[in-house]
Amino acid sequence: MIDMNDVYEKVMELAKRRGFIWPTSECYGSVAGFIDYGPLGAMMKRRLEDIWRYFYVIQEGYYEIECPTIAQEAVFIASGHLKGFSDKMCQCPHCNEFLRADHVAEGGGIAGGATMSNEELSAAIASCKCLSCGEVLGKVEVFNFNLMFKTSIGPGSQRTGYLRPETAQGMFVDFTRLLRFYRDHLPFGVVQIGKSYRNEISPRQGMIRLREFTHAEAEIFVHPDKKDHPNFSRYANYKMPLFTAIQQEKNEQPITITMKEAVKQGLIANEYIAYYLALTHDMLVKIGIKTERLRFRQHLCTERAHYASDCWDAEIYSSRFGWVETVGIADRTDYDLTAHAQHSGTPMTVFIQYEEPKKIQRRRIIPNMSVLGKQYRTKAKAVFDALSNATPDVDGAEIEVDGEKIHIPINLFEVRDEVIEVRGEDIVPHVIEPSYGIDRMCYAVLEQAYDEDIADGETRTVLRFSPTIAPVQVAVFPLMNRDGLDTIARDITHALQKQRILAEYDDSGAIGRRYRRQDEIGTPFAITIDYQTKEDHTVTVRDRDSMKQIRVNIDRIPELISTLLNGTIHFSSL
RNA sequence: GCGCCGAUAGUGUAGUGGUUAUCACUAGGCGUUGCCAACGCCUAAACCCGGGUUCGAGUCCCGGUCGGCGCACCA
Repeated sequence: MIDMNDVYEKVMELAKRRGFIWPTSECYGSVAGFIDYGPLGAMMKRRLEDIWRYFYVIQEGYYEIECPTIAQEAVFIASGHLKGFSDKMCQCPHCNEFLRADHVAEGGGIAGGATMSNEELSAAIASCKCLSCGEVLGKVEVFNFNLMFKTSIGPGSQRTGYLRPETAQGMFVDFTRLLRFYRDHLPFGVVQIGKSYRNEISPRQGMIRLREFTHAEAEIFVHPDKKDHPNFSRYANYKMPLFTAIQQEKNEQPITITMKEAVKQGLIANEYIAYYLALTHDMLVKIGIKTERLRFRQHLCTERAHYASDCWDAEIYSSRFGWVETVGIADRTDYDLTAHAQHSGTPMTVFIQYEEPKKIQRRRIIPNMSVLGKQYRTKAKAVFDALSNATPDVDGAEIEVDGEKIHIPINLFEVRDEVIEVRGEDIVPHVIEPSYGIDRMCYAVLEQAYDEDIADGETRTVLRFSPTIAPVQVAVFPLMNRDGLDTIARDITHALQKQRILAEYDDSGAIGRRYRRQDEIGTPFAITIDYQTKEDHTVTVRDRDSMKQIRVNIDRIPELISTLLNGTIHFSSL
């Protein structure tokens, strides 16, 4: 066992040295909040994303789209990011500390600071004390600090653009196109994997809080009254630890319970949320997260966004950082579509046909346009409108236009009682949003894979990656770099590559050193060609974790390695 | 952003203001080696950046950058 306290240092040192993660533009001194994925890191991240794609695109059938990382200002005005994603801040002139201006106001007994204008707030807090050093602030400037990166589109800064703080907005604004693509019916889902940007005040904790990060989000558009997932049975009996709001408030431990039961008891708002909680658990286990380091925490009402009706975080336990929020699963209701419909003027609704057309009794008042039009001329439109809402008696109708009471005789309009058929209604779908921080998943995978054991009296460093995400999938070694062993090894390498397997050939140095090198980067299997190979056409396959070997006929190698990699069979069963 | 601490080959490190900057591992080459970091020979490789003090700075001072911790901030 290894001392878990310094795993972070050890795994980051290894990650840097072996080409998983590097500080960005290191020769110019790096920039906090940005990282480079090296050759092995990029490969591993790609495999992780592909597992994500397997779940959402293949299994769920939600197609992936790709929107720009820069969007025009209007998008973020509508989404609320321009307002809501910024804080009013000020700087204490005495200690230079940056402070939330509304927090300062609150500390001075002034409520509602967040809704004041900057000038008002500046005046309000002049008499307040600095929350850091306690001095009276005096006259300070209040300014907005927005977490979005701002840029200009085109020459002359004609148009303001922002780097997206989430991929979600691109999918919302494409709603009408998507609806058409999915042939006008609910539910449907769409996903996007890409970079998102947040100008964090203080990025720290390595890969945990980045200014540019990879976001994998799914937006599932559902009928507001039908939040039962059509494939709920897949995860209905799935059990996992839920840290509900109730448990958190009562200081209790998470409870392990099936999804079906959790929905039934009202702990989870609906089947959709429950389904994606379970799917997320399923996926995180597949990429190698240990179940005991996984829990799902429900947001308390106080921390939930005002529009979300239920929200959960998948949290992964890090020996360095504690419970880290890695995935957020929220029911965003109709907030986003309503906002974009309002601001853009494009209706974002779905026409839902009733099973049976509804017959509705309706009274229509049809004015005699030719007479009334001539009579009221410019007022005619207002008269028509007022008349259609009037309740006429036998003499006619009394209406009021611009404060003037008007009597319209019965012969100038017709009252028609009719039964009309309504075949359906326009509804604004609700959005279920699972949102994944890919970089945090990468870190969790690295941290949890890191291990040291003792082999032949020496410490062996090994990344115990799941075979599904290991960057290098198999290593091929000729025992000796001569006598034709190298040729056989190269042939096997090529045969593996033909099967789309990333195989690395290595003939340098002692065989033990080669095994260790691959152990350190988490390569799950190694094939060694020895002198017996020349006699009976067999090679050895070595398992990274147990260091055990079996002999296999060369012809079986590509297929065997494929099945070992995709988890169909385990080495221990061979 | 504030405060404290730190930064030396790819990695980890030693280094009283004074020769050519220490050591180990790693990496590359050659030899050796018949299954787990073996061995021999050889090679490559570093004082974060910018100022200042000094005859002389890896070392002292100031500023910056990056990293760690605490505070603050933060889906």
